[in-house]
Amino acid sequence: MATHHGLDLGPDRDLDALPLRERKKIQTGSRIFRTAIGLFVERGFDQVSVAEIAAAAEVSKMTVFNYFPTKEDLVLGPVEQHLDEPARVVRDRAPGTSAVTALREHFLAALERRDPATGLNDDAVVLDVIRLIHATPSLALRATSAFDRRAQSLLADELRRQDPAHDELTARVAAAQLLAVRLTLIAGNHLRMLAGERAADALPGALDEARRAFAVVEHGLGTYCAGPARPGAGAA
Amino acid sequence: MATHHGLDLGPDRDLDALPLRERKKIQTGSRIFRTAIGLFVERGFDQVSVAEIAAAAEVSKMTVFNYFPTKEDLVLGPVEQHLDEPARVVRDRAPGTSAVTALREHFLAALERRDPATGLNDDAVVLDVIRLIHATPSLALRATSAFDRRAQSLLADELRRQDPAHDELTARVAAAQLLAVRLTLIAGNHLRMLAGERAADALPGALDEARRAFAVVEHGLGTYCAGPARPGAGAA
DNA sequence: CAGCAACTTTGGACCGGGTCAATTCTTCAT
DNA sequence: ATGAAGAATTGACCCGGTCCAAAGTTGCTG
Repeated sequence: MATHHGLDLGPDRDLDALPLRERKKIQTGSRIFRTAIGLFVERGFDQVSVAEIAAAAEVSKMTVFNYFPTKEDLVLGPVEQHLDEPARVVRDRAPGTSAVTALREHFLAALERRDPATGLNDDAVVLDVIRLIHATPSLALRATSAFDRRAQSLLADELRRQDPAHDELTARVAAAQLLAVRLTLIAGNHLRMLAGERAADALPGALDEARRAFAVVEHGLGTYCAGPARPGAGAA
Repeated sequence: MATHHGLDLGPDRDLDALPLRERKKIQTGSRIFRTAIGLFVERGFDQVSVAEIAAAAEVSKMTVFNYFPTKEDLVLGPVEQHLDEPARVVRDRAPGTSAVTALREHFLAALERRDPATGLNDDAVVLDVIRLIHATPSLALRATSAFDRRAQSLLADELRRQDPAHDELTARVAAAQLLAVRLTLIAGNHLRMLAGERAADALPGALDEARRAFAVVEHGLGTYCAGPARPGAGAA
């Protein structure tokens, strides 16, 4: 997954052997991306116009749109490359493993390796992007919803495909729940990182949260919150 | 909830006794709304410019934005007035009732009375709006996500407030799940309506789906979809 | 090395959504 | 009636995004 966006910062890995044209293209894309993020971090997403980005990166406005379909993609492009992951994980899981288990284990493993997709990553650029998303309503909207809608449809299809004996409703509900819990965990991790916690320190807590959250999906809410605000009525 | 948007079509109910200025305002708002929906239905949301709506409603473009913050609000404004409902239902429920039960019963009751918020309503105008939302990506995005994000935060706060003994994680996960299942059911009902089914005929099926979906939230997915695509491995 | 073909880049014109300062009109107190 | 207060309204403007023809690069080929 070595995109030119540079979120996985291997700036110039194997591109020395490429034709000059391709190389230039990658450089230009990377320059636009870095320039844009820099300006966004400095003054805020909405306070920077595409024209400014173009000028700062020494290209024309049109060229910016040539590399990134929309202004938002300058920030969200890298993030949205993982949309098909949940569906893939379910598809490729070992026989006899439930969907919940497969997704839980995958998420726990991703946490261990500090995958940016889990939100548990304190790399400087990643943090910049997270901060931007949280500070900009339109970005936050797209980061959660588009994510969710598309991924949900893919996952529901996969669940339905795998087990045609089940009805469609259950597949849709299951997909919605599994992705909802995933998104909740990611949001929680984002908050830890934004609070300044180091990823390594936050790992144990994040793992614990993930296990408990998936357990809720697996065993249900039951009679959660059975009594409204009656003192001393707490229960598990 | 008698807004001037006119989704509940009482065009001129009790506004004869109002000061002239207010009356004119309501008339103008209603005229803009009806004109816009008409044009949208006729040619599609993206194919109608705000300038056209303004011209057709005999006002200036700026006036349209005065009544509706954005073009999307012309369609979604009425829909998004129910964002705090789930949190309210949980807050006002009878003692000893679990959150799941409260929301399930509320949703079932809303289905019975064909509340548009459940998606199970075949009124002409409501259907127009549903069709528009489904046919326009940007509207679909906002209808689901913004909806969800805001409502989710409210519900999580309410759950946390009611039972401080529980941890925040569970509250957030519970809110996410409860709203995810709600949204899934609404989407399902929308599909029935778009397929041309009559609301009255679809009611029994919708009730059944709602009961089963909430049961999943209550009791969990368990080992749902335990085996990947092994023929004859279906289980409940 | 010349030159052709394919592809980028560019500038500019244009469109639609959304904002702002200023203008016009209704309302109301004197 | 009349003048001040304040709201509704407006036209001018900005920004994101698209389209087009023209100019510039690169890479291949004779």
